[in-house]
Amino acid sequence: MDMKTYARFEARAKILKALAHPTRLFIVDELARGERCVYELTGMIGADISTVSKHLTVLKNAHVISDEKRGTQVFYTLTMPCAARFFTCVEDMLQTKIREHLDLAGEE
Amino acid sequence: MDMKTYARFEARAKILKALAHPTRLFIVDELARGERCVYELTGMIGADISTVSKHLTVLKNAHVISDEKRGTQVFYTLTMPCAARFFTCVEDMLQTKIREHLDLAGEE
DNA sequence: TGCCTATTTTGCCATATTGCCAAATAAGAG
DNA sequence: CTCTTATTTGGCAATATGGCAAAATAGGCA
Repeated sequence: MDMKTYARFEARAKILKALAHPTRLFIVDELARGERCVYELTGMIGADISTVSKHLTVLKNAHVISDEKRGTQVFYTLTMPCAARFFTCVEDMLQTKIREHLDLAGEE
Repeated sequence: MDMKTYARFEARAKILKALAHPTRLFIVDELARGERCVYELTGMIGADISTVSKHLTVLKNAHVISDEKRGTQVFYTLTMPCAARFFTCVEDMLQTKIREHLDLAGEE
């Protein structure tokens, strides 16, 4: 695999890695409905606010979301309008997985 | 976030986590063209065969690929036909990212 | 059986991630 | 300037990940 090819897959992997956490997927799903501030998201998630803030930083670094400070609050929005369609894809994959492994219990 | 909701996002996250590595994305991309054995993939990737085998195990555990032993070789195939469409989604996200951050250098 | 080949597993180590707490920072109100 | 609210940062412990190399396993063949 040459450097250029590797770089291409690495760029994709970075986005996926940023999304590959239940809490961060929840955040993206929630932001798909509109902007939210850290405080609101924390209430919905039920973790420490510093933990939520760190997850938001991960998503921001991957340019999946962006922040805007208004007064004392920081509002986050999705920067990728295709995120909704993306979720449909992931759901499709999950459905495939479920269909093909109905006989297997919900392992790992 | 209630347990059921968490479980839903966790299931999605597991698939994304399995995919979130350059080498594993390369494998999925390659398998989209047809089945391949470990030896073939190792040659293309240029890493230790044990490393490639581990990546394949990760993808197999996430049910993204499946294996079939024929003779001394193990052939891997994509179990998720929607993987191609999935990649289109990721590419869309990348394009969005590139468009929205043309002014930023290729940071982090 | 014994040898060869293909693959997987295991051990080890370095590095990264996660989540909580506490401390630090930022902005508005008084 | 001080108090309060909102958020970020630093530190730390537990856990997970990635990669190489050595050992183990499995199949085919003489």
